[in-house]
Amino acid sequence: VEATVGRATILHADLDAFYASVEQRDDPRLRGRPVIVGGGVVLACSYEAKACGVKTAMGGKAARRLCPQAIVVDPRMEAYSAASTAVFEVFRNTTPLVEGISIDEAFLDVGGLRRLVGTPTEIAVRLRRAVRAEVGLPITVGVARTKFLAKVASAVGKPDGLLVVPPGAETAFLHPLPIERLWGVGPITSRKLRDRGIRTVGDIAEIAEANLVAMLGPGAGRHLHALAHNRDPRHVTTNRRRGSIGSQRALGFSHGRPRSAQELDAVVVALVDRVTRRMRAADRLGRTIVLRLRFDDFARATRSHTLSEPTAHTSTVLAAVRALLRGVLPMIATRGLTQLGISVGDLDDDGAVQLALPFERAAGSGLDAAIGPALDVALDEVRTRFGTAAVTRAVLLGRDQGLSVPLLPD
DNA sequence: TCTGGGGTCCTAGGACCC
DNA sequence: TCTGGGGTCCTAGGACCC
Repeated sequence: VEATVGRATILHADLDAFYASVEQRDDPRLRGRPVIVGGGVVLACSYEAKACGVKTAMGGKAARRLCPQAIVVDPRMEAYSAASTAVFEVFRNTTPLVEGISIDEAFLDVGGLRRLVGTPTEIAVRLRRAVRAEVGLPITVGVARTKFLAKVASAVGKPDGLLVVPPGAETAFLHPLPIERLWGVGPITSRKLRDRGIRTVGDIAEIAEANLVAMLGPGAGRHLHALAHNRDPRHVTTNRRRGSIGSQRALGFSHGRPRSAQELDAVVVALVDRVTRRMRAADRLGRTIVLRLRFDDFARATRSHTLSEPTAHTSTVLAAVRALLRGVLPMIATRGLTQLGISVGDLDDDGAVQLALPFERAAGSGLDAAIGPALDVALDEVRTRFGTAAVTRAVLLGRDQGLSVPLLPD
């Protein structure tokens, strides 16, 4: 552990203008031209469109006004998923320590790879080349000692860049940056701080933690204090699982016309169906059902209910959502409704129990020889704990590689 | 800028438990 | 009749991220 302290070994790899880059890759006519993905709101835009002032999440009308020559294309989610899978392949071929953050970015810890394949910078150079060659997409990589710094570095290095922050240069890099570069400073926090004349990360670093806590609350205050002082102890972790699965739908403005009960129920049925399908496909069960509303004035409200037992059954979830919906019908009638969503949280694995058992491998002996006895021990342990009849299926899980090998038939 | 769809984490109060 | 100190779980809302 000592040996890794003080070395910049964390990579933050972030695809540039991801959806728009996939569109430009797949349609040569779009290359070099401003591209906007998504009509209603901008889901992504190419750097040519960004040059006109177009930004992600901007309204479509405003975007077309800023950039009339832009080509607007409908999103093709399957193409983006496939591209993401291919890019994550490249990541995992680089190091098993990959932590996905979203469809288009991940942290990679390459600390253990120095002797084998080179310095983090060399690895980052090769990674960028490989993504370009194998998937055909531009990617920016930030390299630093902590996750947070690596993330800031990739943001500053964009587009199609590589930015390394050596340990000795961290504060000089960090402190002049505007506060909005900090992970966790959004519009609200930004305003609160700017109203007090705080503009740069360095300004935050000069404020006592207690004062930041007084301004922003204990969570955000301590968090920003730590980041501004370049403290971020988080490790790169694999196998992070989702805590909730949800779906929502925009309905358009109701313009005072009340939505009929059948209309709302049809939306709810479709949402529940989608979500429970996805849960079953992922072998996940959930207990907390959340109904999310957005009104004509774009204010939000949520209502939730926690079931006694986790489930992924369509009818159980639907009944809970319908009960929640009945409680808010008066609100919807007076305030109008533009968006309706549900999500199911508190996700569990579908009845699965994981055991992590260490095993030893004698010098000179093969992996198979060591694993066999270890598996017998694991199965015995599961059977004594839960009863032989309760165990209907068992799989061997590889910790880092997503390996999943059946040990018992269903 | 007038608005998509998917998430995460934090806060705060109330009910309840020992 | 008054009252510690520790905790969990649930609900609702807010801020933020991509």
